[in-house]
This record gives sequence, structure tokens and C-alpha cells, in this order.
Amino acid sequence: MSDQNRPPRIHDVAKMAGVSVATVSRAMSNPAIVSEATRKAVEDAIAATGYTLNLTARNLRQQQVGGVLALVPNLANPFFSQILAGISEVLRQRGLSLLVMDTTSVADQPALAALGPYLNRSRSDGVIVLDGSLDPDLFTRPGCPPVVQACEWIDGLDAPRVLADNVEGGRLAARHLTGLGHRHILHMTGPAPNSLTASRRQGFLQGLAEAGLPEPGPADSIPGNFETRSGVEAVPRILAMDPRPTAIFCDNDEMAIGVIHGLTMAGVAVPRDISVMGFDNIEMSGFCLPPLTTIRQYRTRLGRRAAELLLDRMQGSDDRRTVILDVELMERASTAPPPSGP
Amino acid sequence: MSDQNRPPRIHDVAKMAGVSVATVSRAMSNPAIVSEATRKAVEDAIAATGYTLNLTARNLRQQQVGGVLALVPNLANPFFSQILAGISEVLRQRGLSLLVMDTTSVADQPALAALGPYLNRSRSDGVIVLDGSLDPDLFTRPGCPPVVQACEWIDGLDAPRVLADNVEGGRLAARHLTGLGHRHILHMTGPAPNSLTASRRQGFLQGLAEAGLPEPGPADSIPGNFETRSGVEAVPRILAMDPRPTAIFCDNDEMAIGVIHGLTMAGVAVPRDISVMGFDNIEMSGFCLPPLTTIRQYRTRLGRRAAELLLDRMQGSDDRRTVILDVELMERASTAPPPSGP
DNA sequence: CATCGTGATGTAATCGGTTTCATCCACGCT
DNA sequence: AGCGTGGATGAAACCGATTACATCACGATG
Repeated sequence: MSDQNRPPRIHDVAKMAGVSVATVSRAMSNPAIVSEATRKAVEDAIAATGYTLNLTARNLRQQQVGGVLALVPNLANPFFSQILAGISEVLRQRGLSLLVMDTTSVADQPALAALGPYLNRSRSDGVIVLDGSLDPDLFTRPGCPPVVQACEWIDGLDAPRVLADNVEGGRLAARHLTGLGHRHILHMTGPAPNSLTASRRQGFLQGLAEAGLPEPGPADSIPGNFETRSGVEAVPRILAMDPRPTAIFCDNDEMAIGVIHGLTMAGVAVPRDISVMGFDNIEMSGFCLPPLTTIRQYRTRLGRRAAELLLDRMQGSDDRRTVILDVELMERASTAPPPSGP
Repeated sequence: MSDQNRPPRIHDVAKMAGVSVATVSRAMSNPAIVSEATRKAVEDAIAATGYTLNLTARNLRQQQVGGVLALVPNLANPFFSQILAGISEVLRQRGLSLLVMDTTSVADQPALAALGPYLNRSRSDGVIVLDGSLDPDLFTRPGCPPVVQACEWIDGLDAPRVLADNVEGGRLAARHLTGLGHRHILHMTGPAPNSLTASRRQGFLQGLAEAGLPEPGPADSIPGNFETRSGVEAVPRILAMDPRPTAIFCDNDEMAIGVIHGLTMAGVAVPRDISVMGFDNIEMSGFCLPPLTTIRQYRTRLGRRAAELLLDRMQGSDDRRTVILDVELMERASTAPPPSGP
């Protein structure tokens, strides 16, 4: 015995099958071009030795990594993990690995120093960016693998985008609330530079205009940061407003749940006194109290689509199209007509 | 120019610096053993060429992959993504990649066929298993990299474990509810074969016994599957019980939120009529209504610890110890003394 | 019968680093 | 002067696959 218990290599399989290593390689990757008898012999030898391919060796020779990197703003946020699930599904079918990196964990460091080394063809074959706050220049440096943007996007980055129809979502929200009779609606937005914030706002304003409402002033919106806590913390300011809004449209469900929490704690009933709606339709929004009216986006589908687009690009496609996915109004119990008169 | 715009290789750096490739390699990986002047020359040449290391080549030579695989039962579940965040943090510091694989996406296929190829030294340098429902034999096959179990665990798998103190958590829950005066407490458990289910139940029973309550019968527990919906669906059965329990301890927060949702929809007030508590302290539990009393476990810390243990094992440590992390009672508003008499 | 094409296979180069081993040189000691 | 020592470096083997190219056998074709 010379093998010392080392894992078998293609050489060992070849010896046992009585063929060359090249033939073994061919029998595995392109069975059609070897003879029936040889293929059988190789298969038997593989089974007998318990051989498994060394992916690193194949990847080196084929000048690839065998994995795709997802840059996620916050891994602890369920919103993103469901997109990841979609990405993972598509990649697995193609035998590619999913690498994930949490960009918040490096937010304190300069992005180039922290992320730069990862945006390299030797680290991944492609990148899916879910964080719209990154510097576009990161992705245009030489050696950066193909990039696709999903969910959020980066201004000035010329790479395919897969997005929910955020503008339409904002419009649907405005239409729903105005349809219920609301005339004074507060918009709790995401952080100002965020790409989602801008387009949801745009659709929302458009929807208000379509309903014949006057253009709202700056006092009719309040900024948040997409986290639940920021919704809670906005409540004192909301209650201090005069006149008090009869409805609040939040740019995501977490903030909406925070707002409802804060209002309820302050003795304001939702939706009796104030209606609240969110955006995203996270799992919890169907179960919180009251169940949240919101705009649904299809996250798993979004992840799948992004992965597919990336695979295309990795195969040389130069398609820079933006894919927009439908959204849908989920009408639940957190919205109702405004209280009738004082 | 001969380089045709190809990315520079170590050879190009060596030529520019006027040294051999071996020296460049040494200057990068072990600067102490090259002379000051040489190091400087190499650094300059690297900067001038824009050279970046080809990790695949290094990994091939060093017989490693440079990545760790996390097997997650459900990527879309925020509970796990926060553990991932902790794992990711530790790995990044060591320059390792985090690979993730969603085990639910292959749940329909035989585990060995679907997961087997991934549990191989050529796919990862180590594995962190977060799914307690997998077959232990998957991880004892030859060629499987070192394994650490986190959060859940697999009976019969002799690998280090990093767990929250689930038994103590169950005890704390029982003590809290009995301390409020509850005598008839329903336990909504996780799925029967799950490792968490068993130990939380054990602690819970222990806590009841310490409070001097009789051993509960099978009618005093009801099985769920850790998903919110199963909590909602349990409610009709709960309301049909006679006598009706005055408190419900759920094995996780999602189910507790589902139960509260169902009870509230049925007109039963929480905690006035029935107290409900959960386990895990997910983000949302502080914001749902009423805010959920629960047992806190430190998920980021758990992920970090698991990653550290895995790194030890990868370096040859044979430490098979189980690490138990503290839990803590988070007293919020979903529990109260039982209603006083009929 | 000579030639050519084709299918199956082997030989060896190749991917881009790391690491062993040998070499060389300067220096200190006897 | 001779010799050993150790630091710095280079040449070449090596990691384990893929694949370009060469070879060979065999059957078809003119």
C-alpha cells in the first residue's frame, strides 16, 4: 500500500480502471466522448476507490472559483436572507457555491480596504450586490468579476438590476390610503440616500397627485432607517403634529411595526385613530397585531432572477437590462377609513 | 507588451522587482525572512503591477479551500441569519470565506445524494451544522472536513457543540409562570425529534416540579413546528381545552406570536385571559403586541463561538467539548398573573 | 490497395502559486 | 587561512485536475 490513507486522486482511478487520467477526466465531465466499456470501467473504479474530484484543482485549471459572492447589508435582517434563499437555489443547480459577506460588519472601515480584496476574480466568479450604499467605483476596478444588483441599487453603477417595482408600490400605497378617504398622510421614509427611499417616495407622490391631493410639504414626511426602532422613536414626533395625520405609510414593514408599537403604547389605536401601512410583506406582517396592510414583493423570486442574470453575465452576456418585478397590495387590518370628524 | 491585458501573475511581479517568484511569495506570506530592500522592491512591484494573489492556486498547493460551509435549515429564518452574522465575523478576520447552504432546499431529495458532495474537503475546510435533523452518518464519511454543531445538534454525532442553555431556559420559563401564580400551563413544543424540543421540555418539567406542581400529562403539551403558522393553528385546540390553560409556554417566539395572533383574533386577551411566553428573543418579540416575555439567547455570540471552535478543530485540536451559553429571562408584557377565579 | 476521416485514447503542457532543497555569500571563530 | 554558521535567495518540484495535441486502429472511399 502506498496510498497512506490519502484521499484517492484521479491518478489512482486511472490506474485501477486501466486507462489514462485524461480518459477518467473525460468520462466524468463529458461521458459521451468515451466508449461505453471505458465509461463503465471508470465508474466502477470511482466507486471502488471512493474518489471525489478536487474542485480546487479543476477551478485553477479552468480559471474560475466556483462560487458567487453576495454582498448583504445586514445578514441578521430576514428581508435579505429570503433573497439569499432564492439565489442559493439557482446556484446550487449549477454546482456553484454561495459565498456571503455582511457589509455592515465592515462598515467602520474604508470600503475599499475591507471589500476590495473580495471583489476579485480569484475570490468569486460573480457578485450580487444587495447593498445600495456602496461606492460604485468598487465594482469598476480591474479584476472585479461580473456584478448584478438586486433589490437595492447603486447610482452610477452600470450593471444589471433586479428590482421590485418600488414606484408602483408607492403608488399602490397612496391609492389605497386615499381610497379609504385619507387626506393627510404621513410618509415615513428610509434613509435619504437609499435607492429604495427615492423610488417609493416618487410613486407615493404620484399616487397622491392622481388622487387630486396637493403636493405634500416637507413636514409630511419623516425619515427613518428601515429599522423597527426608528419607527418606535418617530412616534412622539408624530403625535406632536398638528394637525395629526390620519394615516402613515412606512417604507418598510419593520418601521411600520415599530410605529404601531409606539402608537399603541401611547394609547392611540390602529387603525381606529391612525392607519398604518408598510412595504415588503415580511413574514411577520401577517401575524402582528393588527395584521399589517403592506406592499408585497417577491423576495425569493427576486433572488432567483438576480442569480440567473448573473450566470448570464458570467457567460459573457452583455445584457445590462433592468428587470422589474411586480408588487401587490396586501390589504390587512392596519388600515381603515379615517376617524369621522373631530 | 506581452501581457495582453491579462491580470498580472507572481511571475510579472518577480520580473519587475528583479527577484525570483519564490522571493515574491515569501515577501508576501512571511515578510520577516526577506531582506528589507527586497521587501520594499517587491511591495513597489506589486503596487506598480496591481497584482493580486490567485487564491485558487494557493489553496491548491496548500491543500485547503479557504472557506467554511454553514448548513442552515432555513435561510429565510431570521433566527439563523443572526448566527451566520457571528460566524461571518470570525471567519472574515481569518481571511476565510463563508459558504452557506440551505438544507430545506434539498429536503425533498435523499440527504446523502444532495449534501454528500458538499461534505468534502475539496468543498470546504470545515462545516458548521445548524440543522439538527440531518443524518449523523453524513459527517462521518471519509473525506468530510471537521464539523461543529451550533444551536441544534444531532444525536450520535461526536463533534463539538455550541448551544444555548436550553434546559435552563425551560426552567426559567416554568419558574416565571409558576411565580406569577399559574398552575395550569400548556407547553407548545417544537417538532418531536428536534434536539431543542427535548431539552427545553426537560428544563420546563424540572421547573414545574421545583414549583411543586404535579407532573403534567400528555394533554398539557401540544406539538408545533417552530413556524408562526403552527402557533395560529394550535389556537382552536387550545380554546377547546377544558379546563383551559391560564398560560402557554412556546418553544420559540414565532409560535408564541402565532398563538397570540390566534387568541387575539378569537377575542381572548393576552395576557389578561391567557399569558403567553416564547423562547429565543428574536428582534420582533420586543415590538409585537403585547411585547413578548421570552428567554433570550445570544445568537451572534453563539455563531462566533462556533466559528472559533471550528477553527481550533481545523488546526488539529481534538477538543470535543460542548459549550453552553447562558440564557436570560426577558420579562415583557405578554405574561401576567392568571385571571382571578371564574 | 492507398488514403483519408473519425472515434477513442494517451502524453504532456498547463493553471499560479508554495515550499523543499541547494547555493551562495558574509561573517566570526580558532 | 580555514572552516563552520546562518541569512537570503533561486531553481525546480509540487498541488490535482483539464485539455491541446499526437497517436493509433479501423472502416469507408476512390
